[in-house]
Amino acid sequence: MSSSSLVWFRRDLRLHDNPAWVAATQRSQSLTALYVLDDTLLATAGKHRRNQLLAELVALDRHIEHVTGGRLHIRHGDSTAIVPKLAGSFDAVYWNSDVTPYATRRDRFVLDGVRAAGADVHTSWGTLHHPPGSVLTGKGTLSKVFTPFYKVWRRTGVAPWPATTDDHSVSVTADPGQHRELVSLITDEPPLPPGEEAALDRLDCWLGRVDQYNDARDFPATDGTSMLSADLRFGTVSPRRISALVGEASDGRQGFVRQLSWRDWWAHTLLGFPDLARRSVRPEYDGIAWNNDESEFASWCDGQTGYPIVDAGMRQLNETGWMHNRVRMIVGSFLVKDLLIDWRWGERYFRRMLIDADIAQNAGNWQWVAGTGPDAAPYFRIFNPISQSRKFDAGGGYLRRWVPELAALDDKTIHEPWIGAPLDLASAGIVLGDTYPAPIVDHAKARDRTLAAYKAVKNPKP
DNA sequence: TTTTGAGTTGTTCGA
DNA sequence: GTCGAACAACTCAAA
Repeated sequence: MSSSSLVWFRRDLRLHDNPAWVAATQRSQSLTALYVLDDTLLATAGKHRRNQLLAELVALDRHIEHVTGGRLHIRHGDSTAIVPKLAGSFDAVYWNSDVTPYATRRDRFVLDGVRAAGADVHTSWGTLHHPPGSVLTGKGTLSKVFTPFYKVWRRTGVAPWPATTDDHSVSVTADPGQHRELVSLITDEPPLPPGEEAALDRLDCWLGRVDQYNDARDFPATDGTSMLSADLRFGTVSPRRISALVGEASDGRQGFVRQLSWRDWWAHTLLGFPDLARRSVRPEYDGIAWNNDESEFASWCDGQTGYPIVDAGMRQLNETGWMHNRVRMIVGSFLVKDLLIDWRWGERYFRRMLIDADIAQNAGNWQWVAGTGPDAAPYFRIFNPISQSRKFDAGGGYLRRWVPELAALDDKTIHEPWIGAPLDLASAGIVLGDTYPAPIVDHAKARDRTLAAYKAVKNPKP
């Protein structure tokens, strides 16, 4: 029995369903809760995610204080130096593992340092439903196709995590710490109410809508998705708590849990291919002659492409740090297949801007959209931004919300304002190229260009 | 070892 | 307006 333990929080900012926290409370007399604000990670986070993270830490601190009377210790700097240095004062250090190459390297380093300092290390998996590497094909390999993975995932039972720690006899240390510095870094309201209680409220609210998931999920003007992506990113809710409460009693519930398995699938994929964010899983596609036009990329980032559904999505991302899933696919397809810009540019921008940014999910889904990854969309599957807009935002509610300068257009014209008669545009207060951009590419031509570029690397001429 | 069936989310064209 | 085929073969997983 260890008497004093350090629990290092990272992407598991909760006390419920937290294997590292529960293991430490069961085996210790005294606990210290630690978070290390890593400059490398802070520097790559856009404003929304930075504010969300900082607010989550404040909330976790309050929650720990409320439940145990202790505090979250905040340290600012490099984990590989800080954690081993602190470890010398403890018998053991606990944390939940992470699958990204950065975290894997860092944790290996920290583990050596902690052991050298004379403390034990206990790691668990608390951020994924099934730990990466635990769902395998019949031959014991990582599956490269989603559906067989899902079949195994679904029938693989998971040992239940201890739901929470009722054992509050353990003493959790307080800290004079750096909370004031933490609060001073917050520049704006975070996009979502922070903390695990708010996250569990969102989950509870989602349980009232999840039965309609399959019917509602694709329509960005409606409230058809769970809004739990950032909670999964920060670990304010556990994926197993979600699947346990959602269950499989309806098609909507099964469809939603299936999406949770996609999250594990990408983590498995990253485990087998750590370069997921840097190289195409199908190497031939790294030979594509990208157009990579800086000015077109800037228009995409700013939501000024002249395609309303694309601009709506990018503006939602820029203003809130979040984008509806259907629209993520549309803007992703537009960047890669209409602008012929390297998917890595889009991956990097999303990773900076999204509050739910996660290497495995983000890089994996970008490779899916680009058709360069495992089990990806076939390369000739090119979204038509106008048909997608008409199909999934027929009433224009999403467009009017995020591209308000087009709000006065009728439901047909708003998806493609350039077809509007000059008089109609004028009466809606629109001057194309002035109040709203003219389309920066012609979709039909762009489509042909992309088909040719992809074909060229698939069937290279001798 | 060989065979067989399957594979997240689409679009366009022509009958 | 609706429907099916073509898009392009290929890789993977399991029998």
